[in-house]
Amino acid sequence: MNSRNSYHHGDLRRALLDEAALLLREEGEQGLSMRRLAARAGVSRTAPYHHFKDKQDLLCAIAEEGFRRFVGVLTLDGRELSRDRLARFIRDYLQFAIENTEYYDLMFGSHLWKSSHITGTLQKEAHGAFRFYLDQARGWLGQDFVNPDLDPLRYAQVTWSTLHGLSRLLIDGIYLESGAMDPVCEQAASMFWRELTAQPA
Amino acid sequence: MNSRNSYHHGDLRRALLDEAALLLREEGEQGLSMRRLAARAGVSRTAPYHHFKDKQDLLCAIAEEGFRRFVGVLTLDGRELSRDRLARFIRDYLQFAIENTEYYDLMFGSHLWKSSHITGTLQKEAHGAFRFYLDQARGWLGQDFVNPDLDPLRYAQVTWSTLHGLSRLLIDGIYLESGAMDPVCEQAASMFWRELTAQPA
DNA sequence: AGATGTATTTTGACAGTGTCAAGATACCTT
DNA sequence: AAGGTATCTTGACACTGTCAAAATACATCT
Repeated sequence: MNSRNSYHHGDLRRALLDEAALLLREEGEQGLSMRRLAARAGVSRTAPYHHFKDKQDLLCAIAEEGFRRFVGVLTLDGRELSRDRLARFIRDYLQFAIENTEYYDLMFGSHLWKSSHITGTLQKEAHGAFRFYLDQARGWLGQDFVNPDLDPLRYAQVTWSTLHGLSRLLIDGIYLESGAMDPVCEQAASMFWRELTAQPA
Repeated sequence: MNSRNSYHHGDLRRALLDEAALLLREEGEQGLSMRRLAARAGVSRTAPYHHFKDKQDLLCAIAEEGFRRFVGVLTLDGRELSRDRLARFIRDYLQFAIENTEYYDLMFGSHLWKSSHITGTLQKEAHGAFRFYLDQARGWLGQDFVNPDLDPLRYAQVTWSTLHGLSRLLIDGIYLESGAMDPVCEQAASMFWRELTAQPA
C-alpha cells in the first residue's frame, strides 16, 4: 500500500526506519531525535511527519519490524518436544534480545505500552507472538510425559516472564552478565522442563 | 551529612525527592522535568542543581529510596522455608512492583543502568538487595528436602528474573493483566518449589 | 499537452527541555 | 562585625517535538 511511494527522496519511510534503528543501536534511545534522524536521511526536520504521525508512531513501526524478525527467529524448526529443544529455544530468545537490543527495548518497553498511543498493528503483532508460543505449549499437552494438570496459559505466561526478565537483566547488566549466559540458560531449562514433565499429584 | 541543611527553603532536597516521586506516580516518567519539579517546590529552575548534580543523579537518589523500601517489604519475617512462605514472597514482590511503579521503574529501568552515569551508592543498594536474596537461597540448601545439586546463585538469578519479568509484564500490561495475578503467582510458586525440592538425579 | 489535484517536502515558529556561568542572597563561623 | 560558604536566582544556549502555512514535484484526467 505504501511501499513504492518514492517521490522526492526514493523511499523515505524505509530509509527512516533503517536509519532510526541504526541510530538507536549506535547511541541508544537518547541518541534518536526526529531532527537528527531527518538530518541523517538528508531531509528537513518535519519531513518524517508525513510518514509517521508521531515519534511514537515511528517507534511503534520499528517495534513492529522487531516482532517480525523475532517470530522469524523463534519459529526455527519442527515441533517435536525435548529438553534440548526447550534449551535451544531459551538460548535463541536470549540471543535475539541481546543482539537486537534496539528492537527488543522498543518491543517490550514501557514507553510504547504505557502511553496508550500504541499502534493497533503493533499490538496485533505482539499478541501474535505470544499466541504462537501459547499454541505450542498447548500442543505439548497431548504428549504422555507431559503433566496433564498443567495450565498451558499460566505456564506460557510464567515462562515467558522468565525469558523476558532474563533478557532485561542481561541487557541492562543488572544481576547478570552476558558471560554467564550458559549456566543461566541451563538453570532456566531445568525449571521449564521439570514443571512440564512433573507427575500429577 | 546533608540532611539538616535548611537555609532558605526548609529541606529542599527532601521536598524534591518527595515531589518528584509524586510527579512520577501521577503523570509517569514524561511528567517529571527538572523545571516543573522546581516550580512545584516553589523554587527557581536551577535550584535543584545544588542538591543533585544531574537529572540522572536525582533519579538515582529516588531509586535508592525505592530499594530501601523494597528491602523493608521483602525482609518481612522469619527464615523458615515452606511452599507457602515462597508463594507469599512472590506475591509480596509483585505487589510492591505494582503498587510502587514510580520506584520500581527507576530501580530496574534501563535509563539508569545503561547510561553509566549511575551512582555508586545506588549500585551498592541494588547489589545488597540481590545479595540478601541469594544468601537466603544459600541458607535453604542445608534443609534435607532441598536438592543438594542446586546451584543457589543460578537459582537466585533465574527466579529473580521470573519475578522481574512478571513485574514488568504486569506493570506494562503486555501479556498479563493484574486481574490474573493469583493464578500466575501460583504457577510461579509451583515452578520455584519444584526446582528447589527436586530429587537429585 | 496542459490543468488539476494530491502527495511530499520545506520554512518559520512556539513552547518546552537540561544545564551552564554569573550574580545575588542568606546563613554560619570566627 | 567580617569573611566565607552554602544556597538560590537570573540570563542564556543549544537542543527537543510538532504545528501551520507555503512551496515543490509528481500522477492523472481531459
